[in-house]
Amino acid sequence: MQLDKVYEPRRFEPRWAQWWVESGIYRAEYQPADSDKARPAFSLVIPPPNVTGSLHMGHMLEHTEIDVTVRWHRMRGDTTLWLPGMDHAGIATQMVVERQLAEEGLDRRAMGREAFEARVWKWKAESGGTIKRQMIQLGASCDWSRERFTLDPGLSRAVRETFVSLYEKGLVYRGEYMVNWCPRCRTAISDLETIHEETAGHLWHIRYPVVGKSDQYLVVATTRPETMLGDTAVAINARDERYRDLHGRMVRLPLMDREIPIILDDIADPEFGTGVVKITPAHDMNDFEAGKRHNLPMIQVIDESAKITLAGGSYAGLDRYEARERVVEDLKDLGLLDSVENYTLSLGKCSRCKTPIEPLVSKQWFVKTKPLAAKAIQAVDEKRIEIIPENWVKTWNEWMHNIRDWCVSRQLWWGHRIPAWYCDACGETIVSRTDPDSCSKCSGALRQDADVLDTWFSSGLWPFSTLGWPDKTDDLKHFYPTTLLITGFDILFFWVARMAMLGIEFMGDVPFRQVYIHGLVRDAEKQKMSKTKGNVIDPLIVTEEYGTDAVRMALLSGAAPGTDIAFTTDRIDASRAFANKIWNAARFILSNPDTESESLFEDLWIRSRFNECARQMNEAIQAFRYHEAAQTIWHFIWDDFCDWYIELKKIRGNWRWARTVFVDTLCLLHPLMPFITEELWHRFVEGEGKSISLESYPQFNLILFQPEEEEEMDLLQNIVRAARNLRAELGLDPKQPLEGKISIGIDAELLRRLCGVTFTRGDVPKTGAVRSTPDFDLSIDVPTGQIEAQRRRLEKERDQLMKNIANSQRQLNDEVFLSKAPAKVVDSIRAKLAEYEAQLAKIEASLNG
RNA sequence: GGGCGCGUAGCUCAGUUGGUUAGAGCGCCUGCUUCACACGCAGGAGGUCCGGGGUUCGAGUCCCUGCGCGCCCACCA
Repeated sequence: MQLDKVYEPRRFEPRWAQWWVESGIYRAEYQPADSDKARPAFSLVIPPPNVTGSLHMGHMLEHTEIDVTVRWHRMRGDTTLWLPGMDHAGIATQMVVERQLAEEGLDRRAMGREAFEARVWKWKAESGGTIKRQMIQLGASCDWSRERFTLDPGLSRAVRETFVSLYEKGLVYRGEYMVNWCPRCRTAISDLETIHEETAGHLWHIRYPVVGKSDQYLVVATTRPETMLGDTAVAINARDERYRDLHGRMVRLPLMDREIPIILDDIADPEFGTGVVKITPAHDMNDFEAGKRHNLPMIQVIDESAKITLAGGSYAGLDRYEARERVVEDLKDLGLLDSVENYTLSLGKCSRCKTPIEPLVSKQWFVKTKPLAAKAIQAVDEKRIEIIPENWVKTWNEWMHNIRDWCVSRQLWWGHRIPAWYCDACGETIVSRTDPDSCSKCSGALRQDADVLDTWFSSGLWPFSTLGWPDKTDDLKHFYPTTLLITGFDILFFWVARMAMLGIEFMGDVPFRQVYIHGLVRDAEKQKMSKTKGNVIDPLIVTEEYGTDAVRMALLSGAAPGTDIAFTTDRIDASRAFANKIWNAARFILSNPDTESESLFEDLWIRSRFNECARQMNEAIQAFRYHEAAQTIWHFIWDDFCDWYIELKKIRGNWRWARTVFVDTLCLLHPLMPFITEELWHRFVEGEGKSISLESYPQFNLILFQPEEEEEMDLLQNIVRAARNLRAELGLDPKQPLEGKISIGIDAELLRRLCGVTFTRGDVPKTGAVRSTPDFDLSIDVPTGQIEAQRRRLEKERDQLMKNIANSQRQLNDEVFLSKAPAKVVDSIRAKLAEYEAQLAKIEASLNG
């Protein structure tokens, strides 16, 4: 079949993408562990993308790195499982659907829980396939027969089992604590879901009159004056001399006309502001703690929608920010506003909707994390979980050691309903694996907890819930612990940490042996890609334009561990050119007859180079050094194979060898560029239903190493380069045949074909167009008028050599160096010096001649 | 307030345990429509490895410090 001159990925990629899925060749089939045919297992679960989302460049990088590794393992003969799936993504998905409803003028509360859930499922059915289609298109070689969704019945059972079991162990509890409340989402969120942003604000200084001491005030500073409505104390530091006489007194809370105590507490920092702090136990995390220490009453003055409650007196019903203005106005009128200064504060916001968090006390479910974290810390310490790059271990430990209990209940409707029931009659709480009919204590009617679990609770079970847990399945036996996890640092705590804790707790073993943390894909200006900045690159669009392989290669070539990737179209251009290069190499090889003859030195040479390339590829992929793998194969194909080997084959046939090496090279490249390699492989290899992805991956083989041929090729290349360089320098017509002399014996015909100079062996003239190297001298016959450029070049070279010689001599005269440096280094300098001197002599002879 | 990372050619970045002439891609310059490929071929220019100090026979690489930039964590009113 005739191949096009330019590689058109669109003509081939969709077909292979589809076939890889339909043929089911990536299904992980294992033999019983005790059978002769049992192979080592390699398993990896996908970081499940949001079911209603679509792929972005970060996914593509992640999936490419995973796919390279997975394909490599598969080709090495491991029983390989890449388990795909999606996450229901509680808040994110619910928000999307709520927004849709809003556009239709609907509200979830009005339509009711069941109808709303049905609506989300409908949306999931519509959009849920997007990611899967995209992944398939990008060549992800996962096992779709094992695809999972966090809300599947099986996974829901795992969630319930985990929750109940944690409850029974006392690791899950319900209680009234201060939580991060998002007034817009109307739900509690975890610490991790709040982001802190530097925000311009004010520090209001307010006078609190001291009871029984007319005209004396305590001035408190606050960034949130509206919370004073709920103040139940002011605090001063016991060491603070200024307020010593006020110990035990009361102040009158302005606006509310309430007497509150002056307490002594370290919460007040004498160095900060006036050294006096107002205490609002119901609306500040610190104050909440202080309130508990001093048994202060807790007055909730802000409600779940961030409006002032009835307890806020005349301010009731106002939004918290309206209330703030009013409070400040009123204080001003009363002459109780001491001063206002500008102040930037770190304001906690909801990571989803950016609404400022309202700390509220509410009844929520928590996971007691300290005991779980301890085991996870230990696992990393003992390298049962290996985190790569290693510097993330520090971050891991830092977070794990300071972990706080995890608020897992969410006031949402989309998610796993908390398996807890309350009996209104007797107050009993029942947490159960199965839905109870009535109260086990008083047979009263039960009411299930209205809340759902944090999305990350179910994701935290992913490595084993997807394999069938809590049942004892064969999949679990074969694939747990999973071998590797490849993910981004942004979900290290959200997800990786939770999996580690829950995996160890419930499986008794780590969920993964290695975690590779990949970098971030940034835009050409190194900015983070984000929808709000509008600099996101849609993988589907670029792959459509350049081909999936080219984009994969572009990503991989920048994927050095521990670094982010600046994604530029230049890089993809280069990768596309690379794909085209391979395509044309294949085209050319195929256009030549598949004849065999005696193997020549270049055949042995290319095998030797290939062998070295294979060694490096294996090492690089093993170590997650994807950029190195990309560079290695790139260099081998373009420079060694195309520029030298094919050029030599043009001169003297034996295309059988070329075919063999090329097909093996396709195997080497396949994990990185699956489409073009699959397509081309089928042009060389017979067999319906076969796939290059099931071939074995080339390994280093000492037998193929050919030092002599490598040396000979080195010499040939140097001669050819020297001659070409000379021609270019002399400004000669590249096509003009030339004559020359060379000091060593070498295949003259080969040289003539490669550089257009017919060399005869013999004495090389000292002057004229001469090139000298330690290994050979050569000259080209040219009219004397054309060698001025050559002379300037020689002078430059001479200067460089003299500098090198001086350097080497200085070192060799240095006794300390001689005594301390390894003999290897000293010898190499001696050898170099000899070379420099010999060359210098030649050059000077030319110049003086 | 803690922690992590970055600063190497015009641009984007490699550089594994310190070893002697620091690499790649893109861009740039010169010459080639050579019968696989102009998404190509050949040749070339371009770097005081952010500044300063130190360890060492030897530092882009290790240590300290300064400057610039980025990120993460944290309940400082």
